[in-house]
Amino acid sequence: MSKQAASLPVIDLTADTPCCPPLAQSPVPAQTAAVLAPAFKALGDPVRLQLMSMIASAKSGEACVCDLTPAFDLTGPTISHHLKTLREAGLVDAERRGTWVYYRARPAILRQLAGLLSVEPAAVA
Amino acid sequence: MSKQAASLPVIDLTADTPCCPPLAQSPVPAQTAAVLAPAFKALGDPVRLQLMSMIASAKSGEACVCDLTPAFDLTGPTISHHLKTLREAGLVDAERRGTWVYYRARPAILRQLAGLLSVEPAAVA
DNA sequence: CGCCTGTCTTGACGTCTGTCGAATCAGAGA
DNA sequence: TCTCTGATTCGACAGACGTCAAGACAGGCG
Repeated sequence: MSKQAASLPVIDLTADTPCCPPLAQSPVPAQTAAVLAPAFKALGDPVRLQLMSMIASAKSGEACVCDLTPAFDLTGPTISHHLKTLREAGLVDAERRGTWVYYRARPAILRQLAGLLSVEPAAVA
Repeated sequence: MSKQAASLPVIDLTADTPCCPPLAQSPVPAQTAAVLAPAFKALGDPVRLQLMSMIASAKSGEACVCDLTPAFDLTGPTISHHLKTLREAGLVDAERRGTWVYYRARPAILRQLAGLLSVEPAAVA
């Protein structure tokens, strides 16, 4: 029985402020779940989880496809497909610079997900 | 996926101490990704994300299936299937007490996931 | 200009996932 | 004991997902 209004998601995943309290504090509304679940699903593949980590932990803040692909026993198109999935989930951002394409992480949505999973009340400060 | 390799001696998802540094700090090894990705995948469905939240935020620490099912427009077997998925991912624990079955969250693995996603606020200018 | 390197897109295939209806199992109560 | 309620399991189906091979596109260099 979701009494959520018919209006579309007002949840801004790019915001730096948490969109919602921790998952263990109050039940997430259906609308919020529908918005955040795809992000978790994008991280639900070992390859994408590693890709996300390699991009997010890159010292320069961005990672080249030419550097990501050889780290796996997968073909180029497959890696590209996974990167597209991460991009469509809003987890990373892509930019073509010359021959190579660079991927950069989006810390904001990562913070949203971490905040949702956090067990300790982070809002107390 | 039901055949979790019995050889994951290194990573203990039930431990309270973080198994690994944040995803944005250093690349996660393949083995760690293989162990944690199923947990993210389990949260990658809106219904399961809500179920997980309803269980984790229950005041008594546990939630009865009879209380979870009517919250969705889904049949009992479907809810049961999702709960099984959460259980096999190690996110919740089930216990039958009399007529009803109660589900309880496992904060440890939730902490693992949150720690992996955590981003230092200072990292953003 | 033409070739070469490097990446993305398309199409296809097998497998997994989400959902339901029907059947089965576990306890409680009369 | 028998029956009734509640939860899971089984069988089946449409749809989505992960993977690859082949082709198309963008940019650099001789």
